[in-house]
Amino acid sequence: MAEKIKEECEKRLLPVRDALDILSGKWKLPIIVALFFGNKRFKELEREVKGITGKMLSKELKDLETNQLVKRTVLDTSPVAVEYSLTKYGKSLEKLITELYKWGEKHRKMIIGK
Amino acid sequence: MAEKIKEECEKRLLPVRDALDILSGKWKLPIIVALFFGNKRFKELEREVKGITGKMLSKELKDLETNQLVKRTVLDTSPVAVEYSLTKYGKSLEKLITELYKWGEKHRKMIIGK
DNA sequence: CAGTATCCCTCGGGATACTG
DNA sequence: CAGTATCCCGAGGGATACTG
Repeated sequence: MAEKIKEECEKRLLPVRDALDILSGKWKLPIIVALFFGNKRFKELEREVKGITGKMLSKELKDLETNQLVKRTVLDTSPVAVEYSLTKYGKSLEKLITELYKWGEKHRKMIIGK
Repeated sequence: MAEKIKEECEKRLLPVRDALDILSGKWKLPIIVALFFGNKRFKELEREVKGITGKMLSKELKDLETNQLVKRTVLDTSPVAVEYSLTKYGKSLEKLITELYKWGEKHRKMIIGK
């Protein structure tokens, strides 16, 4: 029956690893959080996601687009404007992000409270 | 008022970054998930967290101990046995992990369903 | 068993300059 | 504005051998 537990454990680990793969890296979740506050242009994101470089932002947005979490829309203005928004699928991360936020806040308080 | 949104966004980002810092890397969450299935010895963890090396496991466990998510207990058997368990604080990650699991599962289904 | 010590190498990610 | 192209560095992490 130790075997049973081990199998259960491994089954449980798989989806967690899958999620981690998609959301890995320093910037993906912060970008997504920013987009929860509304659609944004490239430069806006660059300003609001503190510390990110243009190159990283560009690369991460591509990854997120590939995984269908983010949608890229080119507006036919002049000069060109590009708008990034969360897809419905991207928005399905809301609960996860809320939990991440809540836990991070708790942790912060604990550290400061020391 | 665009200012307001921007500030809100930045405030929201901080705790998320904090949480990400603690939980960063390839192995921390998988180790924690494994420990949710019960206290485990070093070798058990090494077997159950597929792909991890001894060195990484050792290092990550130390980090988790430092951040008070995991407790290390030396049992006075011979040869020595060491048991790792989640602290109450570590267990407070349960909801977050559940969301991660649920989302990962959904994502997996979507990919396969294509 | 429960680790530590070394060596090594990939790759995530930063800085800077440039383009349509 | 919305990116690309280069160059470069250090940390994260793997393989292997060794220790109390």
